[in-house]
Amino acid sequence: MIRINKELLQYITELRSRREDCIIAEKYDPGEQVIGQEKRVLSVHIVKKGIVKCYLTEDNGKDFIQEFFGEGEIFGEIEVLNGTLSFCAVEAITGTDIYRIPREQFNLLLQNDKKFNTLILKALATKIRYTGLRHSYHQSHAIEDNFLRLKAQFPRLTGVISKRDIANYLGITQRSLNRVISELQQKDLPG
Amino acid sequence: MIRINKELLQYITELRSRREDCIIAEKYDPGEQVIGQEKRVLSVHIVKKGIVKCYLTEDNGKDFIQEFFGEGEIFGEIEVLNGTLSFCAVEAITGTDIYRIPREQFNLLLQNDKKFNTLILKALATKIRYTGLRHSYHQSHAIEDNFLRLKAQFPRLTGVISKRDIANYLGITQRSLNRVISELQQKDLPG
DNA sequence: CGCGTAATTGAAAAGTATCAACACTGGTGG
DNA sequence: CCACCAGTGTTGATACTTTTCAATTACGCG
Repeated sequence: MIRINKELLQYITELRSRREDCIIAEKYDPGEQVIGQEKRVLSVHIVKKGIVKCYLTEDNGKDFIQEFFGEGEIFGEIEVLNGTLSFCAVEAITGTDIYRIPREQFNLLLQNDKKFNTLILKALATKIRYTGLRHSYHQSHAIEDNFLRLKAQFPRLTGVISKRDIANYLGITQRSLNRVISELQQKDLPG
Repeated sequence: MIRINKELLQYITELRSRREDCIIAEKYDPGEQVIGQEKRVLSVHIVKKGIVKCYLTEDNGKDFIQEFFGEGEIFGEIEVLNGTLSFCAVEAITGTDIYRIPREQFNLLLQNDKKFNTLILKALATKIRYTGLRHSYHQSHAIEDNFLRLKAQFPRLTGVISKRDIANYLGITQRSLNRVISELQQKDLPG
């Protein structure tokens, strides 16, 4: 669930070594916002190191976490491609290094660099596939299943991500998350 | 919620008038499957006319409908781009006309036709945005809100789409859907 | 008419949220 | 060194929502 894209990160790193001018490196502290919700997005961002969360605050005040992004994951590209305002906010969870590509450069790369173009197409396709599968699983399974699936994908989960974020990722309350966890412990320890 | 993409449809139509060999027209009857789940996908498909549903059968037997596609919407492109098996099945709801582009042709077009490339990038970005917003809204709102939102987006809803499909789209049971509908009628008629 | 599929409904059971109180932690300033 | 604070996590009781199950009705079509 903390997705990564090594191929893209490697290519971006190479690109940067050749053309330092068009890819900017930045650092963010935990809790710092990279992109705000409903803002104009002027750059595409790629995680070099660390973890960020991409989340959305609904009109009723509830937060929903779309995804956790790790190394090589890209964000802001949707908004740059379609010229829309950001529909998610993105915030650093750990200390995070980001590569930023201004949208003009991003568009030029898409036009002139076939490999880059392909990598972006694949990254978009992977995002759709991933979120589609996740959405479907969520709607069709109980909380316990969803939590177990999450833990299977990322065992260190509870060490890195706060309970609140886990609950918001699963679309449930913290109370429900806690109940499921303690029920699982009940099952495990005695058996 | 029945998404369309007129720009893409128009471009595909033009393409076909120039190069009839690489874009194949097909017809599907209601209920007929265009793509099966977990199958190899050898072509990209674009809806010329009609409505299809893109759905996923989970291991517990529950169906979840990812999207309804109308004119100009594309599917199968995720699998062709990433070389994965189909994660959704696609089935005609109405009688449907489809344009089919074999994957070799699709890849050539992506490489050699800048406008096509851009249209696909935008279509992918729109898909991500749309499904992300939907997923978030679903998780954060009550069934009634979700149903009303759906009806606002597509008022003819209940005439075209079966109750079972609506329930599967919303990720709820038919029983719950019926209760919400009758409760809404209770509210409307007396007031 | 008779069949199969889709839609409807009630009652009971299961699941989840809400609310409110309390515990733990690390950092800050007196 | 302690008191305090804010943020995070924990827990129980209760109310509400949704599913499950089963029975029944409505509809389209050969």
